[in-house]
Order: sequence, then structure tokens, then C-alpha cells
Amino acid sequence: MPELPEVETIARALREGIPGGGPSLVGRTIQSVQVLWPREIANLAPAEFARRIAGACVRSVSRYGKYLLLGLDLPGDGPLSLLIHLRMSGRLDVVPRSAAFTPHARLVWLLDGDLALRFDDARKFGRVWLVGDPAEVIGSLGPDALSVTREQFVSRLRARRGALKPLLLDQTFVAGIGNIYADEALHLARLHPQRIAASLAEDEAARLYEAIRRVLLEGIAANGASFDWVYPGGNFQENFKVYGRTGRSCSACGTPIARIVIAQRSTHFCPTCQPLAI
DNA sequence: GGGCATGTTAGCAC
DNA sequence: TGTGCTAACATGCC
Repeated sequence: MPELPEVETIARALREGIPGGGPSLVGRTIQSVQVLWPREIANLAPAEFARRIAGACVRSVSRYGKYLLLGLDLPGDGPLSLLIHLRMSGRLDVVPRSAAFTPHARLVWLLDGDLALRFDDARKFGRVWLVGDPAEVIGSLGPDALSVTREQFVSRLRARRGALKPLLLDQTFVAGIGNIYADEALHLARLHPQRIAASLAEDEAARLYEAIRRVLLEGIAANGASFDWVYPGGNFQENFKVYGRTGRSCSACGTPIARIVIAQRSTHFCPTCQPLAI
């Protein structure tokens, strides 16, 4: 499920709790961790990971790009951060311990209050890091897609020779955009996915910046998108204008939505609204 | 069974 | 150095 709006939705749920659902993670103490699929721990041996995190209290839950960041306090130790990337199929839930071990559970942190934080991940692509400084993991990323200023965005765009679609997917350019929101933003901005970044006129660059903000914020307002077996909960899929709509009519002009492959990813666009040549 | 999937990265070519 | 292609990671759904 995980692009910026979906990760933001999860971060909020973990931080604030879900009314009538999972409780907040903030203030909880991690008593121990069960490692069911060791490869999901990216930077430590499982035993070392378990030893270092035991006894830590969750101080904060935040997001940068598609990463979740848990700020931890460990009595008598320096600051510690747990970073989690859900990749393609990961999900996180605070559940009663009795519900902790599901078929796709890969990591389970046992908490006080008879609770557990469960990391389910059917495809096993997800990764977690336990570090002193989050920059060890996310330091090479570009600015967060919802924090970057228009001036920053436009100047970064000007410096790139490549096509727009791969650029939007490049997390070192801007962090948080994935395949769905890239296609939706390009359609809203009326820009062809293969336009060369540096070739955009001033108004085109501004349109792209505003379109990215708008689709991400609308995604968050809808609690993200969910449209297959991976993730229930969001509604933004009902607002898709191009993603997954190959052959169906463009909502703006009626032209059938086209699908091409760019950078090994499915790319959906309206050939009329998003012309390659002007 | 083949093709597809909301992500990232190493290796390689130009 | 920047850009982009392929394969790989691993599993499930249609």
C-alpha cells in the first residue's frame, strides 16, 4: 500500500490511535521483539537488534518520504530511532498480544499493556533499521514531497535531463512519490510522463509542483488508496483519474487512457490532455 | 501457467 | 557523472 499518503495515514494511526481501533504507540515500552523473518532487519544481526531495542520507550512517530520513524528513549542510553519501510506489501498494526502472530507476521514487538506492534509483509520486501541517527538511512533522500518549496522543486527540476516519470519516482529527487501518485500528478498537471524535466516552461513546472501537492494531500484526506488484497482502509482509489484505468475514458476529455512502460513501471496517461509535443 | 503488482538496489552500458 | 535498462528480492492474485 505504501506511498506518502498511505505511510502518513499509518503514522497518524500509530501516533494518535484509531478511534475504536488500535491504541497509540506513543508512551509504550518495547519489552522484547520476535524476529520471524531476519532479512527484514537491514542493518543489524537479529540478536543485536533485539538486545538494543529491549526496554525502549516510544517517544514519537513521524514520517519522511515513505519511511516511518519511531523515536525511542532508552534509559541510560543515547537517542535511538527505529526506521521502517513497508515497500510493496508491508503493514503495521498495534494489536492485543493474542492477535500478534498472523501468517505474514515478520517482526513482532511486544509492548507493555498486553499489546504488540505487528509488522506483516506478505512479499518480504519490507525493511527496518535501528540507528542512532536517522540520517544514516534517509540522509541521501531528496526533500520530502510535502515539505519541498516551489523554488526548491523548480530549481531541482531544471538540473535534470531525464524524463518526468522516472524523476518523480527517484527518491533522491523528491521523497514520497510512487507509481500511483506520479501518474495522477502528471495527469493533473497535463504533462506527458516522457517530457524532459529541464524542458518545462515556468508555468508547467509550477503546475507540476501544485499537482503533486494536491494529489498527495487529497490522498491523505482519503486515508490513502487501497485496491487489492494488501491494504484495506483508504478511499483515494475512487478518485484515480488515470492509474489502473487503461482504455477507460479520461474524465476531462473522454479520450481512452493509454498505458505504456517507463522505467519498468506501468505508466497511465491521457494522450490528449498530456501531449508529448506542444 | 503467465502476467501483473502502491518499492528499492546492484550491475551494467552509454 | 547522469541516465536508464535489466534482474533480483518473494509472494499472491487473477
